[in-house]
Amino acid sequence: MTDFDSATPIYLQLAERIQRQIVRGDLKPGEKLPSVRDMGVQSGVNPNTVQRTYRELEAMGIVETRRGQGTFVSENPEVLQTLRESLKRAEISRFVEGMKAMGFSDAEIIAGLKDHLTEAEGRYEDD
Amino acid sequence: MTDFDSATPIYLQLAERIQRQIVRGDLKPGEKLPSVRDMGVQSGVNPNTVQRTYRELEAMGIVETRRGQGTFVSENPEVLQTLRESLKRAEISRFVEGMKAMGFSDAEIIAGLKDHLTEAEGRYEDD
Amino acid sequence: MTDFDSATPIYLQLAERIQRQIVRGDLKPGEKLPSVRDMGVQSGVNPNTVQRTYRELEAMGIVETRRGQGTFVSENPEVLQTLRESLKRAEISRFVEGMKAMGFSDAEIIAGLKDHLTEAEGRYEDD
Amino acid sequence: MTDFDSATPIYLQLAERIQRQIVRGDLKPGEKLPSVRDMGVQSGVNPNTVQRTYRELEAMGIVETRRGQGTFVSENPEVLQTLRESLKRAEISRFVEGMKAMGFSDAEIIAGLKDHLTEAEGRYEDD
DNA sequence: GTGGTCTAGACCACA
DNA sequence: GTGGTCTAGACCACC
Repeated sequence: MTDFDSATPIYLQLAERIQRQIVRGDLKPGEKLPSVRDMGVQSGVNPNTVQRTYRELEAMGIVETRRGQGTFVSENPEVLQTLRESLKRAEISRFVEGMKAMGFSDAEIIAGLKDHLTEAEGRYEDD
Repeated sequence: MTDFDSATPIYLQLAERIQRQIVRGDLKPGEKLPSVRDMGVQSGVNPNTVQRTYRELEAMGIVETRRGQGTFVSENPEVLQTLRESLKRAEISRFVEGMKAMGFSDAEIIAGLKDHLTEAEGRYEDD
Repeated sequence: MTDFDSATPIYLQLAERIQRQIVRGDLKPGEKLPSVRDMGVQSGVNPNTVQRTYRELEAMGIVETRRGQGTFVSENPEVLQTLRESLKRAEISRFVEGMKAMGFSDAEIIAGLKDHLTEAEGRYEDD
Repeated sequence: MTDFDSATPIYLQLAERIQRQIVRGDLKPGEKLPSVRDMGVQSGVNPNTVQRTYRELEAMGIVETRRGQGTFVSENPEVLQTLRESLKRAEISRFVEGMKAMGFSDAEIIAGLKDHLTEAEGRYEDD
């Protein structure tokens, strides 16, 4: 699950994965993350690297660490809302970039997306 | 660039990469692909694996191999058109799946996409 | 110059020392800091620890790092102004805390300070 | 708590610390100081160094040693009053020196101090 | 147990 | 050269 050959450092990959888990609801506000050691084992990564990830997430306000107790998902609902928006933008941005790189126009992207959603699950009302 | 840990086999990863290059225009109709040996070196992959990739692409009608000459991108415009459509669907499908997994609704996805395209590069006319 | 027994971690001690050098003007805006390796030797500290310091200073906006070139004092005058104010407060806060701990009242502190400044260098106009 | 790398000798550092404890009231007039051995253990310092400290404090009239009984804080109120003043001056002097070294003017120091005291605990009446 | 710091030494990317 | 990442392993502080 972790790409050691990627250009983006492992600690950021891990951070993003955790962010997704939070947005997805797999990690709920107030919930404890695995200890740096456990997460290290799970991810096949050095505990120091996990700690770097947790530190980064804490700097973003997404997570709070309590000495001797562990690292916990922030309970601030605003943070979660912001995170959700941020991930949405990131994902869309990545998608559009990829499509453009393959030569698809804005119109094709939108049309293709609508087709996909319509086929998959019935009606979709346009604005 | 190749993910050895991924669930999808390497030869299919390679195939998809080549398909993108074709759709993108990096590889033009009639153009010769690198030899299996060269492609193997470029991709850090075993030539046998490259061979398997080329065979797969040929079965899809996307490339043609000519004994003693090499492997060439098909010049059949229909094939290319189909490929383009196929990649578009695949990419959109992957994108939507990811967004849904993070809990985004159809409406959010469409709205977010439109916002992105509008912000990024001026006007966008809806259908 | 570095206190290895202090409760505050080395990387923060180093950060504070650098902040003082900047406020003092020993390090001017745009000036290059020593490389992490050099600073490590100078401070008798591991380069990784120096890097942690630089990273922290960068997160505070006090310093900018350019890959392959080095780490430089920010040229943003606002940042410097803020830093100056911040250090002033910190120093005063520490001083007052110490004085209070020794049982001195607000009045004694102010009066003592005024006496000191007056003795040392002539007149001082009160508001 | 003792800085072995400092320029000022350990026995003076210890002396100053004890002086603060007296001014703060942690050590009351007439109270017995720990034996040189105990103080050595507490401070992680050689008993001879503690001996030197006690001798110095006695020379300043701050403590009295009674053969076979131990070392006691002086009960002379004048001595304590002097000590208090002396520590106040020393602390202020150190503070001002530091602020000046960072380029702060007399006016800034006074104003900053008043701000701090006012913010921290309500009203403060000027002279 | 938990996280936090520090080191030594490796390898990479950028220039 | 520069900074950036990662590891392995140590020791500390808090609970």
